[in-house]
Amino acid sequence: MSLMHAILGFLRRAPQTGYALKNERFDKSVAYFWPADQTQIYKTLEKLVENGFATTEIEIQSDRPNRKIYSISKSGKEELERWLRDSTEPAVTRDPLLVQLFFSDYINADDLLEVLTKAKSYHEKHLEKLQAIHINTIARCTTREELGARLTLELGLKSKQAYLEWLDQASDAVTSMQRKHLRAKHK
Amino acid sequence: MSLMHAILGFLRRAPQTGYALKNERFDKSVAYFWPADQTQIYKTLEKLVENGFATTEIEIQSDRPNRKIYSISKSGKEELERWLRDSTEPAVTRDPLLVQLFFSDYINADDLLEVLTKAKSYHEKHLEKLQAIHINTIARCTTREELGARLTLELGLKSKQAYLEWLDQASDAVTSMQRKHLRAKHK
DNA sequence: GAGAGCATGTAAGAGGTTACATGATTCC
DNA sequence: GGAATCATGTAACCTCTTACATGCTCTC
Repeated sequence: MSLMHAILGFLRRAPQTGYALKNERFDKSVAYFWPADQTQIYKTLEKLVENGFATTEIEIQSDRPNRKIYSISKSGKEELERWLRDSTEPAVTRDPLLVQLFFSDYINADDLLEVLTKAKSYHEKHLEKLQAIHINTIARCTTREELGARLTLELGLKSKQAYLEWLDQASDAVTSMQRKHLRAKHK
Repeated sequence: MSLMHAILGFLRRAPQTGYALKNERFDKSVAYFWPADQTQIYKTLEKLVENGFATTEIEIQSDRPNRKIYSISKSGKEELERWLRDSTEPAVTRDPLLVQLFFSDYINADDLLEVLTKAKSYHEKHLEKLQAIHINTIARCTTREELGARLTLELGLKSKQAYLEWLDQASDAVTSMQRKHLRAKHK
């Protein structure tokens, strides 16, 4: 289970709270290939403590809510390293747009083109975000830690670019088939 | 919920059983972008009947188990078309390999290279499968139905190729950083 | 005789999402 | 005065996976 190991990875970097894991770690990096929900993170942290992979201590704060700071344990480090070396869990993608496209013969071509256009603008915005992060990341990349972050980001960029190219191809293919059918009708 | 709509799509093509949906429809096409489990399909079919989107009748067979044949209803067709036009649900990808890579500074470079090599051979096999299907699909593509199938497959091909290129880049980057560190040590 | 194919289903659990509640502080 | 930030958590729900059970037929 990768969420568990992603959390172990972040705890290995530094002890921290569930809140920080969600807002400063997941949402700002791995969310692109492993989105995680707040509830899910808190639940998994409890499980890590149950399994002895992490420990927790409460920090009492006067002006803010108390915090539970989680730290990785020795067996947690072992488990993380084992998983990093051994795991061959396959990737899972679920893309509703492809389902729409697969059955798109039940709507007319113009409606389909609109669906594709909307998808394009959504993915373009996402690409811009990734590019912005990339500019700040690529410059200095001297450590293994930075390399890992850079490479995962670069797959994101590459996939996004491929997806956008494909969206254009798809729109073109739909348009040209539409023309063909119109010509056939007018004969 | 896309599984529901994917099933509606297949039922719209032809009335059929849960068994056929799993083995002849999902596993042979949309599984690449929307994998579906047998249990999940049976459950969703029941839900479709509850919601009035599908009807079912039992076909009694003497030599084989009886079959429940599901058909799409009028309101099911309407719901399918509405969803095909309106849905903007985002894609979700979860890729454990990227989590491994992101935290790969906790294992040594050689172990990481092995992880990347294994991933490469896995994705190469998958690409070959997709290419084999593509050859049989692309030749005749004259209807909207065939176009949808072809385009979804082509995204699969394109993404897979991008992924494989990236895997090579990643291996190269890891190797060259490894060399740099070795040189630094020997000084 | 073993295994694959046909066909349905139950039970249990893991993984993930949505909505809500609390309550102080800081910033606009 | 209202929104955002900090910080944790519960409850309910949806989605998905794993393991198992049944029982007949056909092929190797």
